[in-house]
Amino acid sequence: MTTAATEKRRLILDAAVRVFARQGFHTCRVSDIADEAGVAYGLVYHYFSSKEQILDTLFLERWDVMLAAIAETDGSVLSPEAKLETIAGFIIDSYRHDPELMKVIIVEVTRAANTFGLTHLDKIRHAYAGIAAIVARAQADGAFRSEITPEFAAQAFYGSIEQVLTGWIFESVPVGEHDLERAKTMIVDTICRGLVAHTAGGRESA
Amino acid sequence: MTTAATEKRRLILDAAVRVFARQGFHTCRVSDIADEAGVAYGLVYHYFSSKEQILDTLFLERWDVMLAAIAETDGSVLSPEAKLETIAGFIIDSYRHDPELMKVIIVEVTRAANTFGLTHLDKIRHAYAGIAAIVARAQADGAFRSEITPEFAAQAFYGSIEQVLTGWIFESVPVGEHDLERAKTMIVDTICRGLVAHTAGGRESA
DNA sequence: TGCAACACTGACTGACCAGTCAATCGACCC
DNA sequence: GGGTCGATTGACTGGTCAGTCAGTGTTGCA
Repeated sequence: MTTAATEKRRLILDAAVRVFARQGFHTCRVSDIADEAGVAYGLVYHYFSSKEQILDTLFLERWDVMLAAIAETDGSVLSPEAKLETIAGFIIDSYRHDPELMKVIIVEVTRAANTFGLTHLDKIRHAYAGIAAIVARAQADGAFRSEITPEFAAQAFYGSIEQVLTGWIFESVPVGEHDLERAKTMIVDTICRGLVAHTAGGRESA
Repeated sequence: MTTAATEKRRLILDAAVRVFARQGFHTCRVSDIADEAGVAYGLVYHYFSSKEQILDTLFLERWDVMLAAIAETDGSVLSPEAKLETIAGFIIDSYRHDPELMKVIIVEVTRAANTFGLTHLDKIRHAYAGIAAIVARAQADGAFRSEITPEFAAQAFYGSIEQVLTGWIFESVPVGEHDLERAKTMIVDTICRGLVAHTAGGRESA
Protein backbone atom coordinates (compact mmCIF):
# COMPACT_ATOMS: atom_id res chain seq x y z
CA MET A 1 0.00 0.00 0.00
CA THR A 2 1.42 3.38 -0.98
CA THR A 3 1.85 6.15 1.56
CA ALA A 4 -0.99 8.13 0.02
CA ALA A 5 -3.27 5.13 0.39
CA THR A 6 -2.25 4.67 4.03
CA GLU A 7 -3.15 8.29 4.64
CA LYS A 8 -6.58 7.82 3.03
CA ARG A 9 -7.18 4.86 5.33
CA ARG A 10 -6.20 6.99 8.30
CA LEU A 11 -8.48 9.76 7.04
CA ILE A 12 -11.40 7.35 7.09
CA LEU A 13 -10.52 6.07 10.56
CA ASP A 14 -10.28 9.59 11.95
CA ALA A 15 -13.56 10.57 10.34
CA ALA A 16 -15.15 7.46 11.83
CA VAL A 17 -14.03 8.49 15.31
CA ARG A 18 -15.77 11.83 14.94
CA VAL A 19 -18.92 10.31 13.48
CA PHE A 20 -19.13 7.49 16.03
CA ALA A 21 -18.55 9.96 18.86
CA ARG A 22 -21.20 12.32 17.55
CA GLN A 23 -23.93 9.93 16.42
CA GLY A 24 -23.04 6.58 17.90
CA PHE A 25 -22.11 3.44 16.02
CA HIS A 26 -25.62 2.07 15.60
CA THR A 27 -27.25 5.31 14.56
CA CYS A 28 -24.72 6.51 12.01
CA ARG A 29 -24.58 5.42 8.40
CA VAL A 30 -21.49 4.37 6.51
CA SER A 31 -22.24 7.26 4.17
CA ASP A 32 -21.86 9.63 7.14
CA ILE A 33 -18.32 8.39 7.60
CA ALA A 34 -17.57 8.74 3.89
CA ASP A 35 -19.00 12.28 3.86
CA GLU A 36 -17.07 13.26 6.99
CA ALA A 37 -13.86 11.94 5.42
CA GLY A 38 -14.66 13.62 2.10
CA VAL A 39 -14.37 10.40 0.11
CA ALA A 40 -16.78 8.33 -1.95
CA TYR A 41 -18.97 5.78 -0.23
CA GLY A 42 -17.34 2.83 -1.93
CA LEU A 43 -13.84 3.77 -0.82
CA VAL A 44 -14.72 2.91 2.75
CA TYR A 45 -15.20 -0.68 1.57
CA HIS A 46 -11.93 -0.59 -0.29
CA TYR A 47 -10.09 -0.18 2.99
CA PHE A 48 -12.45 -1.94 5.40
CA SER A 49 -14.58 -5.00 4.96
CA SER A 50 -17.46 -3.68 7.06
CA LYS A 51 -18.63 -0.85 9.27
CA GLU A 52 -17.92 -3.11 12.23
CA GLN A 53 -14.32 -3.63 11.18
CA ILE A 54 -13.72 0.12 11.36
CA LEU A 55 -14.77 0.13 14.99
CA ASP A 56 -12.70 -3.00 15.68
CA THR A 57 -9.66 -1.32 14.20
CA LEU A 58 -10.10 1.83 16.27
CA PHE A 59 -10.56 -0.18 19.44
CA LEU A 60 -7.65 -2.56 18.91
CA GLU A 61 -5.21 0.20 17.90
CA ARG A 62 -5.75 1.95 21.21
CA TRP A 63 -6.35 -1.01 23.49
CA ASP A 64 -3.16 -2.73 22.45
CA VAL A 65 -1.22 0.38 23.38
CA MET A 66 -2.88 0.30 26.79
CA LEU A 67 -2.14 -3.38 27.32
CA ALA A 68 1.48 -2.69 26.48
CA ALA A 69 1.52 0.19 28.96
CA ILE A 70 0.06 -2.02 31.68
CA ALA A 71 2.53 -4.82 30.98
CA GLU A 72 5.45 -2.41 31.02
CA THR A 73 4.29 -0.87 34.29
CA ASP A 74 3.81 -4.29 35.83
CA GLY A 75 7.41 -5.17 35.03
CA SER A 76 8.84 -1.96 36.44
CA VAL A 77 10.39 -1.43 39.86
CA LEU A 78 7.81 1.12 41.02
CA SER A 79 5.80 0.73 44.22
CA PRO A 80 2.29 -0.74 43.75
CA GLU A 81 0.75 2.67 44.36
CA ALA A 82 3.01 4.24 41.75
CA LYS A 83 2.15 1.47 39.29
CA LEU A 84 -1.56 2.08 39.70
CA GLU A 85 -0.97 5.80 39.38
CA THR A 86 0.91 5.25 36.13
CA ILE A 87 -1.97 3.22 34.71
CA ALA A 88 -4.63 5.68 35.84
CA GLY A 89 -2.48 8.44 34.37
CA PHE A 90 -2.19 6.61 31.08
CA ILE A 91 -5.94 6.22 30.73
CA ILE A 92 -6.65 9.80 31.72
CA ASP A 93 -3.97 11.05 29.33
CA SER A 94 -5.60 9.02 26.58
CA TYR A 95 -8.77 10.94 27.27
CA ARG A 96 -6.92 14.24 27.36
CA HIS A 97 -5.22 13.50 24.06
CA ASP A 98 -8.29 12.27 22.17
CA PRO A 99 -11.56 12.47 24.07
CA GLU A 100 -13.62 11.47 21.05
CA LEU A 101 -11.68 8.25 20.55
CA MET A 102 -12.00 7.40 24.23
CA LYS A 103 -15.70 8.09 24.08
CA VAL A 104 -16.06 5.68 21.19
CA ILE A 105 -13.99 2.97 22.87
CA ILE A 106 -15.81 3.25 26.17
CA VAL A 107 -19.34 3.81 24.95
CA GLU A 108 -19.34 1.60 21.87
CA VAL A 109 -16.99 -1.22 22.85
CA THR A 110 -16.03 -1.50 26.51
CA ARG A 111 -19.46 -0.75 27.93
CA ALA A 112 -21.43 -2.17 25.03
CA ALA A 113 -20.20 -5.60 25.96
CA ASN A 114 -23.23 -7.19 24.33
CA THR A 115 -22.34 -6.24 20.80
CA PHE A 116 -18.62 -5.69 20.49
CA GLY A 117 -17.46 -6.38 23.97
CA LEU A 118 -18.19 -10.04 23.37
CA THR A 119 -15.88 -10.00 20.36
CA HIS A 120 -13.18 -8.28 22.34
CA LEU A 121 -13.95 -9.73 25.75
CA ASP A 122 -10.59 -11.46 25.96
CA LYS A 123 -8.76 -8.26 25.14
CA ILE A 124 -10.74 -6.37 27.75
CA ARG A 125 -10.22 -9.05 30.38
CA HIS A 126 -6.52 -8.95 29.63
CA ALA A 127 -6.41 -5.41 30.96
CA TYR A 128 -8.14 -6.38 34.21
CA ALA A 129 -5.78 -9.33 34.53
CA GLY A 130 -2.79 -7.03 34.19
CA ILE A 131 -4.04 -4.76 36.93
CA ALA A 132 -4.93 -7.77 39.10
CA ALA A 133 -1.40 -9.08 38.67
CA ILE A 134 0.02 -5.86 40.10
CA VAL A 135 -2.30 -6.12 43.09
CA ALA A 136 -1.51 -9.80 43.60
CA ARG A 137 2.21 -9.07 43.69
CA ALA A 138 1.69 -6.22 46.12
CA GLN A 139 -0.25 -8.60 48.35
CA ALA A 140 2.48 -11.22 48.19
CA ASP A 141 4.97 -8.53 49.24
CA GLY A 142 2.74 -7.52 52.13
CA ALA A 143 2.20 -4.02 50.77
CA PHE A 144 -1.50 -4.61 50.06
CA ARG A 145 -3.81 -6.51 52.36
CA SER A 146 -5.15 -9.87 51.22
CA GLU A 147 -8.81 -9.60 52.22
CA ILE A 148 -9.58 -8.03 48.84
CA THR A 149 -9.15 -10.36 45.89
CA PRO A 150 -6.90 -8.98 43.14
CA GLU A 151 -9.70 -9.52 40.61
CA PHE A 152 -12.07 -7.37 42.62
CA ALA A 153 -9.43 -4.72 43.17
CA ALA A 154 -8.84 -4.53 39.44
CA GLN A 155 -12.54 -4.15 38.73
CA ALA A 156 -12.96 -1.46 41.37
CA PHE A 157 -9.94 0.41 40.08
CA TYR A 158 -10.85 0.22 36.43
CA GLY A 159 -14.55 0.72 37.11
CA SER A 160 -13.89 3.91 39.04
CA ILE A 161 -11.81 5.34 36.23
CA GLU A 162 -14.30 4.40 33.56
CA GLN A 163 -17.15 5.91 35.54
CA VAL A 164 -15.28 9.19 35.92
CA LEU A 165 -14.52 9.24 32.20
CA THR A 166 -18.14 8.43 31.40
CA GLY A 167 -19.16 11.35 33.56
CA TRP A 168 -16.89 13.67 31.59
CA ILE A 169 -18.06 12.24 28.28
CA PHE A 170 -21.68 13.11 28.94
CA GLU A 171 -21.18 16.19 31.05
CA SER A 172 -22.29 19.37 29.38
CA VAL A 173 -19.53 21.42 31.00
CA PRO A 174 -16.11 20.91 29.44
CA VAL A 175 -13.38 19.32 31.53
CA GLY A 176 -10.27 21.34 32.35
CA GLU A 177 -6.66 20.29 32.85
CA HIS A 178 -7.11 20.71 36.55
CA ASP A 179 -9.99 18.23 36.68
CA LEU A 180 -7.93 15.61 34.88
CA GLU A 181 -5.04 15.78 37.31
CA ARG A 182 -7.26 15.97 40.34
CA ALA A 183 -9.23 12.93 39.20
CA LYS A 184 -6.04 10.94 38.79
CA THR A 185 -4.96 11.81 42.32
CA MET A 186 -8.35 11.01 43.82
CA ILE A 187 -8.66 7.65 42.08
CA VAL A 188 -5.27 6.45 43.16
CA ASP A 189 -5.63 7.97 46.61
CA THR A 190 -9.03 6.45 47.29
CA ILE A 191 -8.49 3.00 45.85
CA CYS A 192 -4.97 2.52 47.20
CA ARG A 193 -6.09 3.56 50.65
CA GLY A 194 -8.68 0.85 50.41
CA LEU A 195 -6.09 -1.71 49.41
CA VAL A 196 -2.97 -1.03 51.50
CA ALA A 197 -2.12 -3.17 54.50
CA HIS A 198 -2.06 -1.68 57.99
CA THR A 199 1.49 -0.88 58.97
CA ALA A 200 2.81 -1.90 62.39
CA GLY A 201 2.00 1.45 63.94
CA GLY A 202 -1.59 1.35 62.72
CA ARG A 203 -1.01 4.07 60.13
CA GLU A 204 -1.52 3.71 56.41
CA SER A 205 1.57 3.73 54.27
CA ALA A 206 -0.05 5.89 51.59
CA MET B 1 -57.56 -1.04 31.93
CA THR B 2 -58.89 -4.36 33.14
CA THR B 3 -56.81 -6.70 35.28
CA ALA B 4 -56.42 -9.15 32.43
CA ALA B 5 -55.09 -6.38 30.23
CA THR B 6 -52.64 -5.28 32.89
CA GLU B 7 -51.36 -8.83 33.03
CA LYS B 8 -50.89 -8.95 29.26
CA ARG B 9 -48.90 -5.75 29.47
CA ARG B 10 -46.74 -7.29 32.17
CA LEU B 11 -46.36 -10.42 30.05
CA ILE B 12 -44.93 -8.31 27.24
CA LEU B 13 -42.59 -6.43 29.57
CA ASP B 14 -41.26 -9.65 31.07
CA ALA B 15 -40.78 -11.18 27.64
CA ALA B 16 -38.93 -8.04 26.56
CA VAL B 17 -36.52 -8.40 29.47
CA ARG B 18 -35.63 -11.91 28.37
CA VAL B 19 -35.29 -10.94 24.73
CA PHE B 20 -33.27 -7.77 25.39
CA ALA B 21 -31.00 -9.71 27.76
CA ARG B 22 -30.49 -12.50 25.24
CA GLN B 23 -30.17 -10.56 21.99
CA GLY B 24 -29.65 -6.96 22.95
CA PHE B 25 -32.02 -4.08 22.26
CA HIS B 26 -30.59 -3.12 18.88
CA THR B 27 -30.34 -6.62 17.48
CA CYS B 28 -33.73 -7.96 18.50
CA ARG B 29 -36.93 -7.45 16.54
CA VAL B 30 -40.27 -6.43 17.97
CA SER B 31 -41.59 -9.70 16.59
CA ASP B 32 -39.10 -11.53 18.85
CA ILE B 33 -40.72 -9.90 21.86
CA ALA B 34 -44.21 -10.76 20.63
CA ASP B 35 -43.17 -14.37 19.99
CA GLU B 36 -41.50 -14.66 23.39
CA ALA B 37 -44.64 -13.31 25.05
CA GLY B 38 -46.85 -15.55 22.93
CA VAL B 39 -48.96 -12.65 21.64
CA ALA B 40 -49.56 -11.17 18.22
CA TYR B 41 -47.16 -8.61 16.84
CA GLY B 42 -49.72 -5.84 16.85
CA LEU B 43 -50.56 -6.25 20.51
CA VAL B 44 -47.17 -4.92 21.48
CA TYR B 45 -48.20 -1.64 19.86
CA HIS B 46 -51.51 -1.71 21.65
CA TYR B 47 -49.69 -1.38 24.98
CA PHE B 48 -46.56 0.48 23.95
CA SER B 49 -46.03 3.20 21.42
CA SER B 50 -42.61 1.96 20.33
CA LYS B 51 -39.90 -0.58 20.96
CA GLU B 52 -37.99 2.16 22.74
CA GLN B 53 -40.84 2.84 25.12
CA ILE B 54 -40.71 -0.75 26.33
CA LEU B 55 -37.10 -0.30 27.34
CA ASP B 56 -37.89 3.07 28.92
CA THR B 57 -40.62 1.47 31.00
CA LEU B 58 -38.38 -1.34 32.21
CA PHE B 59 -35.63 1.08 33.15
CA LEU B 60 -37.83 3.60 34.92
CA GLU B 61 -39.75 0.96 36.89
CA ARG B 62 -36.55 -0.32 38.44
CA TRP B 63 -34.55 2.89 38.63
CA ASP B 64 -37.28 4.71 40.52
CA VAL B 65 -37.27 1.96 43.12
CA MET B 66 -33.54 2.42 43.49
CA LEU B 67 -33.79 6.20 43.78
CA ALA B 68 -36.38 5.71 46.53
CA ALA B 69 -34.08 3.27 48.29
CA ILE B 70 -31.19 5.73 48.13
CA ALA B 71 -33.34 8.59 49.40
CA GLU B 72 -34.67 6.49 52.25
CA THR B 73 -31.17 5.39 53.22
CA ASP B 74 -29.90 8.95 53.08
CA GLY B 75 -32.59 10.02 55.53
CA SER B 76 -31.90 7.20 57.98
CA VAL B 77 -29.80 7.33 61.16
CA LEU B 78 -27.23 4.79 59.99
CA SER B 79 -23.50 5.50 59.88
CA PRO B 80 -22.14 6.55 56.49
CA GLU B 81 -20.52 3.16 56.04
CA ALA B 82 -23.79 1.41 56.83
CA LYS B 83 -25.63 3.67 54.40
CA LEU B 84 -23.24 2.80 51.58
CA GLU B 85 -23.50 -0.85 52.51
CA THR B 86 -27.28 -0.65 52.30
CA ILE B 87 -27.11 0.85 48.83
CA ALA B 88 -24.52 -1.62 47.58
CA GLY B 89 -26.68 -4.36 49.05
CA PHE B 90 -29.75 -3.04 47.29
CA ILE B 91 -28.06 -3.06 43.91
CA ILE B 92 -26.55 -6.49 44.40
CA ASP B 93 -29.88 -7.85 45.60
CA SER B 94 -31.49 -6.42 42.48
CA TYR B 95 -29.05 -8.48 40.48
CA ARG B 96 -29.69 -11.55 42.61
CA HIS B 97 -33.44 -11.17 42.19
CA ASP B 98 -33.50 -10.54 38.45
CA PRO B 99 -30.12 -10.73 36.73
CA GLU B 100 -31.66 -10.41 33.27
CA LEU B 101 -33.37 -7.14 34.12
CA MET B 102 -30.18 -5.76 35.64
CA LYS B 103 -28.27 -6.81 32.56
CA VAL B 104 -30.71 -4.90 30.38
CA ILE B 105 -30.63 -1.81 32.55
CA ILE B 106 -26.86 -1.72 32.79
CA VAL B 107 -25.96 -2.78 29.27
CA GLU B 108 -28.74 -1.10 27.32
CA VAL B 109 -29.40 2.05 29.34
CA THR B 110 -26.87 2.98 32.00
CA ARG B 111 -23.78 2.16 29.98
CA ALA B 112 -25.28 2.93 26.60
CA ALA B 113 -25.47 6.55 27.58
CA ASN B 114 -25.33 7.60 23.94
CA THR B 115 -28.67 6.18 22.97
CA PHE B 116 -30.89 5.93 26.02
CA GLY B 117 -28.66 7.27 28.70
CA LEU B 118 -29.10 10.72 27.21
CA THR B 119 -32.85 10.43 27.59
CA HIS B 120 -32.48 9.26 31.15
CA LEU B 121 -29.34 11.15 32.06
CA ASP B 122 -31.11 13.18 34.72
CA LYS B 123 -32.50 10.07 36.34
CA ILE B 124 -29.08 8.45 36.32
CA ARG B 125 -27.39 11.54 37.71
CA HIS B 126 -29.99 11.64 40.45
CA ALA B 127 -28.62 8.37 41.78
CA TYR B 128 -25.06 9.70 41.87
CA ALA B 129 -26.30 12.85 43.54
CA GLY B 130 -28.00 10.80 46.26
CA ILE B 131 -24.82 8.89 46.99
CA ALA B 132 -22.78 12.09 46.89
CA ALA B 133 -25.16 13.63 49.43
CA ILE B 134 -24.43 10.81 51.87
CA VAL B 135 -20.71 11.33 51.44
CA ALA B 136 -21.02 15.10 51.80
CA ARG B 137 -22.89 14.74 55.07
CA ALA B 138 -20.29 12.26 56.35
CA GLN B 139 -17.59 14.79 55.49
CA ALA B 140 -19.44 17.58 57.28
CA ASP B 141 -19.64 15.33 60.35
CA GLY B 142 -15.93 14.61 60.13
CA ALA B 143 -16.48 10.89 59.54
CA PHE B 144 -15.14 11.04 55.98
CA ARG B 145 -12.14 13.07 54.94
CA SER B 146 -12.68 16.07 52.68
CA GLU B 147 -9.86 15.62 50.16
CA ILE B 148 -12.14 13.48 48.02
CA THR B 149 -15.06 15.33 46.47
CA PRO B 150 -18.46 13.75 47.15
CA GLU B 151 -19.12 13.63 43.40
CA PHE B 152 -15.98 11.64 42.78
CA ALA B 153 -16.69 9.34 45.72
CA ALA B 154 -20.15 8.62 44.31
CA GLN B 155 -18.70 7.80 40.89
CA ALA B 156 -16.02 5.53 42.33
CA PHE B 157 -18.57 3.76 44.50
CA TYR B 158 -21.17 3.30 41.79
CA GLY B 159 -18.55 2.58 39.11
CA SER B 160 -17.02 -0.20 41.18
CA ILE B 161 -20.38 -1.85 41.69
CA GLU B 162 -21.35 -1.56 38.06
CA GLN B 163 -18.05 -2.99 36.94
CA VAL B 164 -18.45 -5.98 39.22
CA LEU B 165 -21.98 -6.56 37.94
CA THR B 166 -20.78 -6.21 34.36
CA GLY B 167 -18.16 -8.84 35.08
CA TRP B 168 -20.84 -11.22 36.31
CA ILE B 169 -23.12 -10.45 33.40
CA PHE B 170 -20.56 -11.51 30.83
CA GLU B 171 -18.79 -14.15 32.85
CA SER B 172 -19.32 -17.66 31.55
CA VAL B 173 -19.27 -19.16 35.04
CA PRO B 174 -22.47 -18.59 37.02
CA VAL B 175 -22.29 -16.46 40.14
CA GLY B 176 -23.09 -18.05 43.50
CA GLU B 177 -24.71 -16.62 46.63
CA HIS B 178 -21.31 -16.48 48.24
CA ASP B 179 -19.88 -14.30 45.48
CA LEU B 180 -22.70 -11.80 45.87
CA GLU B 181 -22.20 -11.34 49.58
CA ARG B 182 -18.44 -11.24 49.34
CA ALA B 183 -18.61 -8.61 46.61
CA LYS B 184 -20.83 -6.42 48.76
CA THR B 185 -18.38 -6.64 51.63
CA MET B 186 -15.37 -5.92 49.45
CA ILE B 187 -16.96 -2.94 47.75
CA VAL B 188 -17.97 -1.27 50.98
CA ASP B 189 -14.75 -2.25 52.71
CA THR B 190 -12.49 -0.95 49.95
CA ILE B 191 -14.28 2.26 49.12
CA CYS B 192 -15.08 3.26 52.71
CA ARG B 193 -11.49 2.70 53.72
CA GLY B 194 -10.51 5.08 50.98
CA LEU B 195 -12.97 7.67 52.24
CA VAL B 196 -12.83 7.60 56.05
CA ALA B 197 -10.95 10.24 57.99
CA HIS B 198 -7.94 9.33 60.07
CA THR B 199 -8.97 8.94 63.68
CA ALA B 200 -6.93 10.55 66.42
CA GLY B 201 -4.91 7.41 67.05
CA GLY B 202 -4.08 7.03 63.36
CA ARG B 203 -6.37 4.02 62.95
CA GLU B 204 -9.29 3.78 60.57
CA SER B 205 -12.76 3.71 62.08
CA ALA B 206 -13.94 1.02 59.64
C1' DT C 1 -80.42 -9.70 22.31
C1' DG C 2 -77.86 -6.07 20.70
C1' DC C 3 -74.34 -2.89 20.71
C1' DA C 4 -70.38 -0.51 22.38
C1' DA C 5 -65.76 -0.56 23.77
C1' DC C 6 -61.83 -2.61 24.22
C1' DA C 7 -58.50 -6.67 23.35
C1' DC C 8 -56.29 -8.79 19.94
C1' DT C 9 -54.58 -10.41 15.25
C1' DG C 10 -51.06 -10.56 11.53
C1' DA C 11 -50.40 -9.22 6.64
C1' DC C 12 -48.66 -5.32 4.65
C1' DT C 13 -45.86 -1.06 3.52
C1' DG C 14 -42.60 2.39 3.27
C1' DA C 15 -38.24 3.74 4.64
C1' DC C 16 -33.78 2.74 5.47
C1' DC C 17 -29.07 1.25 4.68
C1' DA C 18 -25.06 -2.15 4.44
C1' DG C 19 -22.60 -3.88 1.10
C1' DT C 20 -21.74 -4.69 -4.25
C1' DC C 21 -19.99 -3.71 -8.62
C1' DA C 22 -19.10 -1.91 -13.09
C1' DA C 23 -17.02 1.94 -14.63
C1' DT C 24 -13.48 5.76 -14.48
C1' DC C 25 -9.21 7.81 -12.97
C1' DG C 26 -4.38 8.37 -12.59
C1' DA C 27 0.33 6.94 -11.41
C1' DC C 28 4.08 4.49 -12.99
C1' DC C 29 6.64 1.56 -15.99
C1' DC C 30 8.15 -0.28 -20.51
C1' DG D 1 1.55 5.97 -26.07
C1' DG D 2 -0.18 2.16 -24.36
C1' DG D 3 -0.74 -1.13 -20.86
C1' DT D 4 -1.32 -2.51 -16.01
C1' DC D 5 -2.99 -2.15 -11.57
C1' DG D 6 -4.46 -0.08 -7.53
C1' DA D 7 -7.37 3.91 -6.09
C1' DT D 8 -11.65 5.96 -6.46
C1' DT D 9 -16.45 6.77 -7.68
C1' DG D 10 -21.54 6.49 -6.64
C1' DA D 11 -25.80 4.31 -8.42
C1' DC D 12 -28.02 0.30 -7.37
C1' DT D 13 -29.89 -3.92 -4.94
C1' DG D 14 -31.60 -6.99 -1.64
C1' DG D 15 -32.99 -7.70 2.73
C1' DT D 16 -34.63 -6.09 7.00
C1' DC D 17 -38.03 -4.33 10.22
C1' DA D 18 -40.63 -0.65 12.83
C1' DG D 19 -44.89 0.74 12.84
C1' DT D 20 -49.85 0.74 10.62
C1' DC D 21 -54.39 -0.69 9.94
C1' DA D 22 -58.43 -3.02 8.69
C1' DG D 23 -60.52 -6.39 10.50
C1' DT D 24 -61.99 -10.26 14.01
C1' DG D 25 -62.76 -11.90 18.82
C1' DT D 26 -64.51 -10.99 23.54
C1' DT D 27 -66.60 -8.85 27.38
C1' DG D 28 -70.04 -6.60 29.82
C1' DC D 29 -73.70 -3.62 30.13
C1' DA D 30 -78.53 -1.92 29.02
